Amino acid sequence: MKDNQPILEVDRIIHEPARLLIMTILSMAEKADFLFLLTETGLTRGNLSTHLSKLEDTGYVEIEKTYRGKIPQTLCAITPAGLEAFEKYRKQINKFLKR
Amino acid sequence: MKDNQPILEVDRIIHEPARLLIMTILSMAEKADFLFLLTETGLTRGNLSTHLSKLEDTGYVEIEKTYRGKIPQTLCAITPAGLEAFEKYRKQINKFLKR
DNA sequence: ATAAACAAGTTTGTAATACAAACCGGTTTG
DNA sequence: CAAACCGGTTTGTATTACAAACTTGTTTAT
Repeated sequence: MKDNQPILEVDRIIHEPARLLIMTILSMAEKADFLFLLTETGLTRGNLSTHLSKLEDTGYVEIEKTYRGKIPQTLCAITPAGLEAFEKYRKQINKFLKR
Repeated sequence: MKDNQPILEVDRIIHEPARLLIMTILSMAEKADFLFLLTETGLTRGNLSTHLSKLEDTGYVEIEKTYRGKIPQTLCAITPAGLEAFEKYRKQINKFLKR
């Protein structure tokens, strides 16, 4: 018990590897479009789509739909809440894994 | 893609917070019994039991059943494979979260 | 013109889970 | 000897993560 338990309460939204990767990328770029995330993560389109939706539902990512010419484009950006949750997650994990 | 993908391949057996906690404790003690793990992790008996079974099935933990007087006792120890997997996991996550 | 291929995503189906709650075989207590 | 307790295990359920199928629109070929 004691100060072990925090690890049991890590944010599962971020803990999922695919989403951790997405959040990491979005925390560095101000905006990223779907296709960039697609190649950068190596996820399938289906899975990238569902993970982004979940991040959006949670309020960690904001999704803006525009067009690049006639072709649809989905722009993604991390929200302040997302960035905060991401930093908190990193601190928790780092602290736990240090010895 | 590139050197992001390793994070997508983290060992899910260890990545699960409850098991990460169990493995962390077992990596420090040589042996731990069920009740020690129970209080130390704060998990329910049911969940501790199933997580230990999964770790055992994976070959990361060895479980020895004995008696303390007339009362059953379950002793748990990390295996070499388990320790190796645990260290690998830590390295992967640490490396990913740096930067 | 219209069919076939392509682009950019979304939705659906399924199998694998994590957790809680119920259960179980023995032991001690009232 | 019944009830409570110990030390767990098994079962039931709701959530998931992923793959595969689908959708809406655009471009290319015929």
